[in-house]
Amino acid sequence: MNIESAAKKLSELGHVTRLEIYRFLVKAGDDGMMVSSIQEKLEIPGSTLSHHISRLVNVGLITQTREGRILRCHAQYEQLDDLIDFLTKECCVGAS
Amino acid sequence: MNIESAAKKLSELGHVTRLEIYRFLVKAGDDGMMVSSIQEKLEIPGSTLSHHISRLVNVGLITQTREGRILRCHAQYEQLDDLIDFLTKECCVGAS
DNA sequence: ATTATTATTCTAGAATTATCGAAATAAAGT
DNA sequence: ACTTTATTTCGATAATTCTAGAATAATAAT
Repeated sequence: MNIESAAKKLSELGHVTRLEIYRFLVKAGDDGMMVSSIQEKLEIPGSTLSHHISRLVNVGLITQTREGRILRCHAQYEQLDDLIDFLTKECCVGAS
Repeated sequence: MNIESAAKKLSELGHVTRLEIYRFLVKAGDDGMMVSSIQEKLEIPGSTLSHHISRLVNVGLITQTREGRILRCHAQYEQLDDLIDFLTKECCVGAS
């Protein structure tokens, strides 16, 4: 993971609403959650929710799969793992 | 760590310049780095650098210690560990 | 075809953040 | 006291992001 990509992902997670969405999806496991279920939990306008979801999708932290009329969101765990690796790697290599 | 605090920290890390600063400090170990050394590496105006450093300080991700005229910056590793715990905990607890 | 449901895209105003020059502050040396 | 060095604070402008109402799109049911 390069630094630009890492910064983008961190930035998207760095908003309370989006972090809540992401946490819901991490807890939900592979089945993920319907957009409508997320909206029920957060109680925010659909357009606002959609905006935040699309930002998370754009940086690859979550994906969406359509099932008829409903859209299901899924956390992409690997992306988070890569991000954490990026943040922690080479810790203290330059220490005296 | 509560969600507001986690989101703030993630947001501050979600900027390329600040992430670079933070990565330098993680690599540097406990001795940290002087502000002037960071500036040498990044080649940005002092006022801009100071702005970014102070944001990282404000959320507790780094600290500063004065040694006469120079200021030394240090990564606060525990804060990062707490952040990572927050992001990964309860993974898949609601999975079917 | 019409309607209902689910969700996104468009648009715009409000709020926040980024950048950087200039001025100010802090500490040390002359 | 004055100068130099290291760094921050102030102030202004530019750019981005947030929020949410209105309009649109996609799918399914009647």
